Amino acid sequence: MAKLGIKDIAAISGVSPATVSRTLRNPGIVSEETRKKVMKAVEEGGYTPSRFGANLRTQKSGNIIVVMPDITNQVNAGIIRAIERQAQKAGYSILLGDTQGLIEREKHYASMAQSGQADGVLLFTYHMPFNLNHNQPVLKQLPPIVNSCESIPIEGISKVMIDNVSGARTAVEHLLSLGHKRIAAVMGPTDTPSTVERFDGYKSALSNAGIEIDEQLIIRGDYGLDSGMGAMEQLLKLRMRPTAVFCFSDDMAIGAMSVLQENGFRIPQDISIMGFDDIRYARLMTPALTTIHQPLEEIGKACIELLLEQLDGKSEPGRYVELPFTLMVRQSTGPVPVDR
Amino acid sequence: MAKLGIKDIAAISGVSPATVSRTLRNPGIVSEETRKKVMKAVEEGGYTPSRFGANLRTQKSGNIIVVMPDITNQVNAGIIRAIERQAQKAGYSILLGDTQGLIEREKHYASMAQSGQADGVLLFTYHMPFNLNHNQPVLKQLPPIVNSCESIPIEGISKVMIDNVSGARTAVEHLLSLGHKRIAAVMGPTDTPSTVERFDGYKSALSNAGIEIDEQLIIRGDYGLDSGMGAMEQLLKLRMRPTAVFCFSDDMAIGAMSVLQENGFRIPQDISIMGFDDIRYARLMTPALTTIHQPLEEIGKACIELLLEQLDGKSEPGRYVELPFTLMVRQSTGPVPVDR
DNA sequence: TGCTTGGCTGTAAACGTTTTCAAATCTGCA
DNA sequence: TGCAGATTTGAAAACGTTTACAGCCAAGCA
Repeated sequence: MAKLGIKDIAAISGVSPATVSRTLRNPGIVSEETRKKVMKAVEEGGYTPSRFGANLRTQKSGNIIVVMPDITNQVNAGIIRAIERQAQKAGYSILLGDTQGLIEREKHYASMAQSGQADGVLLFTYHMPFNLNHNQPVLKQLPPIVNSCESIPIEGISKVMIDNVSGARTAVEHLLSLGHKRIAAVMGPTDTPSTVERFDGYKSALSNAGIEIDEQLIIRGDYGLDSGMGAMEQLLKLRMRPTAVFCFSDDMAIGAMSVLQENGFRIPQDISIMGFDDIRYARLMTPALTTIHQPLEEIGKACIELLLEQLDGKSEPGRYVELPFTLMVRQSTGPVPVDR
Repeated sequence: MAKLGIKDIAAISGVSPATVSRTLRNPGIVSEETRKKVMKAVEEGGYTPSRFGANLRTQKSGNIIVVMPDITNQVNAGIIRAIERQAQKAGYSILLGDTQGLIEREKHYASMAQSGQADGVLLFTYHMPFNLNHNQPVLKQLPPIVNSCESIPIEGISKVMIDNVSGARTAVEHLLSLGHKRIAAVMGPTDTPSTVERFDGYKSALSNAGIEIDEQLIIRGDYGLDSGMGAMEQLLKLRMRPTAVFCFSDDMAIGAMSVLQENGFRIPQDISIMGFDDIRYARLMTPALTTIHQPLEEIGKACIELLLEQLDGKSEPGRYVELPFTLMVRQSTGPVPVDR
């Protein structure tokens, strides 16, 4: 038996295809009697409406594409989980775009959106992968886009962010309040907006405290575990070691802690470690990692809400939502050692 | 200017829509001259073929749906990343189905596949979410399915697995070889095949060593961090504490380690901890976690390969691929304490 | 020259829905 | 009973491709 189409169901239940469609999409407008007939045929035939026809007719895919640099990262994973749940509630599916940092892959996903494979795009990377074709009225042509985590400097797309500058400043101020003066920064990739912003926060906190920046204490990382290890190794070689290290991600902080403990340093008695993100493992480290909490669930929710509003035409693009971070003081930070 | 369709491009370049389609899908069969004309029009018009029409015509969505219990889990995230990369190479997109353990969501994704929203399904959950409609010739109706991680007891679907029984046995044998006799097991959800299998391995290793199973040392967890903490707390209350704890996941092991260290126990001098999975954080714990390595990348690759072969009709369903695990001996396991 | 072959292209059908429009039926009220 | 309006239904068009089939033309060959 071949797969049944709407026409078959129509024939079986003795109505027109239009009525079958109505019964399924908008049961309220068909009579009780017809509805029963149709539903019976639908169930007995095991009919599932093909999405292809519907997509073509309505020009909607029911998909949202999420473009992320790395889904393996706890921050991204946490956000996309929230997104998926909310999207499903609203009847949308999530197309996963893991770019692994490659621009070409970002473009690939952008073109998927443009070919109708998705109705909207959630951008967590820091490039603008869409071809802003010069012949055309630019943004109007694009599907709705919401940008989060890494702020893309383009007018007219909605954003969901935390205040990275304040977040980093808060982190550093926490260390300053413990008496630290030599505070290292382990940064993410320096071409990411988040790193630039967090570095701004770091600098502003130090300058407010009248402390000059020591270039030796600024290390470039890539947000990953290994780069945290490498950074710490580098810092340990310094003649004048830092008394506290502010890592721009928890992963790097965890890497740093591991190197420190490997080398017999006590945290926080010898060196304080501060992270950023508050991934689920942070509180389980020994010592538990002091960090800046990002509200992943809320970020995901806000992203999808902004996008859905645009898809429903209820809202203009270009909106900006800022979510609060929280300083989580745990055991990996402590007073500056007295003997130094 | 409205969005251009294939007919517009055809008109602009003075050929038929068929030729435009051929130029894009199968450039080899059109003449050099036409190809140039068409490509020029395509580029100048910024034309991207709509997927809707193509999908309808070819009855293919170009999507693969991945059904997972929780994408936030490092194991799943690692696998899906590999899947996504391979799928994209083959021209497929990944639809993310994060079920959060809910059967209804699994069914939802199954029905998406049946309505043509995906050409194939990768199942990492442990239910069979498809309605095996009694009226119909069962499996033939379903899209190709590959099952991994949690083995679903259904004939005729392909599988990619590691040998959980041997993996767990290897883990326990490692502990036995260090002289441990009181070895606790912190299990996953007891209705998951992986937990059942690992528990089998645990029992078989102990029984081979002539050690009787102590029910007090068997704790039920859920593979998550918190359940590892809870399990450890429970074990610490015991009058006769275990000298080693085998956790069925790294997350639970990390939770257990945290509780242990919080309470002043030394690992492995007082208690040895063993995990399963080898997530990226395992080697960065202090002490580094001894565990069973799962080849996530290879699992993902194998899944997609099996599925693609079925989609291409090159291979029958029902194949079984087994991938090797590896014992990673690190610092969290050591000889049984002499003083006990 | 006439015929065949092969390369390239065009015509038109088909994929499976949704939705507009109009027609048919029913309801309630005068 | 007659009519306005509401409710329910059907016919048909449209969505944008791909592809089977047929046709055309040039080239090669006898």
